Amino acid sequence: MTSEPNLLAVIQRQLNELNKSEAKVAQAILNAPEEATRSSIASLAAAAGVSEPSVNRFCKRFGATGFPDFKLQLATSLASGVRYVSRAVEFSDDINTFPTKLFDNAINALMTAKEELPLKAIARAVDQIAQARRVYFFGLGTSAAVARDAEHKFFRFNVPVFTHEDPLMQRMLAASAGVGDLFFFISHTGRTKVLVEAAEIARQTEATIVSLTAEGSPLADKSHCCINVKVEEDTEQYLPMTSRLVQLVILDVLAAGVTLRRGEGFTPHLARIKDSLKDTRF
Amino acid sequence: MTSEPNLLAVIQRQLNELNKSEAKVAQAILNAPEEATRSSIASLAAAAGVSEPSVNRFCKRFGATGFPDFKLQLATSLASGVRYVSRAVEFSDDINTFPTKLFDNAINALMTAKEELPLKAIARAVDQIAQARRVYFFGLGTSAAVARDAEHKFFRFNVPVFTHEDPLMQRMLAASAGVGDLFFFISHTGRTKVLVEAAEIARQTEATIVSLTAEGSPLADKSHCCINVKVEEDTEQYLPMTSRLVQLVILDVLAAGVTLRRGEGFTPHLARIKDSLKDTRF
DNA sequence: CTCATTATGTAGTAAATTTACAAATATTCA
DNA sequence: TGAATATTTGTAAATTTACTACATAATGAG
Repeated sequence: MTSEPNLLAVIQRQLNELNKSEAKVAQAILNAPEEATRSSIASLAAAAGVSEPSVNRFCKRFGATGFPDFKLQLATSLASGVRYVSRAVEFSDDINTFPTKLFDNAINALMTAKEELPLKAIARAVDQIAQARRVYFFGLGTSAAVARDAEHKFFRFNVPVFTHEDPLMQRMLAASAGVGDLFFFISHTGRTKVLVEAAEIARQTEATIVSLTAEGSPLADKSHCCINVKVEEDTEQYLPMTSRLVQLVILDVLAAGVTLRRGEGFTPHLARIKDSLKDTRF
Repeated sequence: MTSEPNLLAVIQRQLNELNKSEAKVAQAILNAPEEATRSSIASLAAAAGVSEPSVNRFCKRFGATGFPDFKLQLATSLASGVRYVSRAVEFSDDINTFPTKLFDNAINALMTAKEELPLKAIARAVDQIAQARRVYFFGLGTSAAVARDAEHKFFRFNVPVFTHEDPLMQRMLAASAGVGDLFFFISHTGRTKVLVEAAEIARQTEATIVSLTAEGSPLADKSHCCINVKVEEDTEQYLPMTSRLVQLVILDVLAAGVTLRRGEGFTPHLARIKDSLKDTRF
């Protein structure tokens, strides 16, 4: 019995895979989650326009032992404070509503990502980074900032780390790669031509290619190891938002993994790096 | 129907004022609260050694309409408390535990930040950014990556945006500032000398200084508007982690705020920018 | 010690949930 | 297409759960 951190998000995500009456139940719950926790199975069934056993089956499908157990999980999940499945900012929003929406969306994205972490790929990537003699983080656009963040994190491991936003530099570095070099590509879509091309070039060398991108994308195909990030970026939204947050936390995870791999004796080294900043502060 | 923030504490407090069988029920619930939320009235009565109506009366005494309602309140109360604990990664952790911990910490940081959003400062910053004729995002170290991310977001508003990681450039740009220039400083501690100095220099011009940093810090003191980010970065952790996530989401909030300010007519402009990327993808 | 008051339990009833099964709908493959 | 099969959905009965009314027991006051 896994207590779901965000049951609503899970329901929302599976909406298309449900059959008709289950979808009706899902919709009814998403429309009024708080009310659902207080309803009887009969009233919820009426609200959804289905029979009572359909509601019951719906509950079991989502891991509950029955309707009361489902209500419990739902209430627990709602109590965490993130009540809403991804909500788009609208022009009718004001200062009291849109900041909360954006935070909720961010939190939701992380919760969702947490539930389906590709642990095997992560473990593999940690292995490969730990063994690398040089690491390149390549991304473009928003992902360039993520790559930059990664650089600020991974240099601590005594491995030379490089970032470049210039596609030509990326190509040339990829071409000149050899054994021990690791190219870490970051891209939400995994379809950016110049980045995929750089990966292609790197692939023809002895270097290792790791990517943080969408499964099945051209970039993923070029990689020895792909860390799949499923984040449904609201396509109507014109500003990139949540996906990079997930990418950043995954990079945190990788960094932590490498730290653990280095072992306890490595801590003084990290401490020294931190201490080096002491005199730069008031 | 007031949803109690901590029902267990309320029960505990009233323990002496209860009569015998009610006290037995209270004790049973306090002993195993989670189990109580999953029990039927019959099993809880058995566990407490009282009759079912006694349990029911107990529930009503604590403001519930009945046993199911009480369980709901109890579950809600239990859920809200537990979640806000950040957990440090330890060397005994393995691939199954530390990724989850890091995600939990990230989620916690965002939830906490969401609770105490400085809305007034945010609204003010949105105002100032919307009016600016030029915006500089300055940060160092990890915050440089955040600044870079901000650049990738705010250029969309038809305002020239600049980022520089070079402290000398930051100083010189600050010195040459004038009316309509906005300097946006990003720093977790707000105590980085060179950054504070750049802010100091900028402050002597007609430019506006906005900072995303700790309240009361030297950097905050130099700012016209300070967006306070309270994130307790685990100081034992040698890798910077959660604070930048909050910074990023706050920058998202600011960007959304400016978008709303620009009005609905601005959407085509954002759409055009997005469309411009079409041909770069497979 | 008796009466009044409060506390607790019993038994019955109503409600809610679940199960078993049948009808309806969709899907597959000749 | 249309029969065969699988899946989905609903009906009705069984079971579990919660509540109410009332009776009995315990407590306390005079």
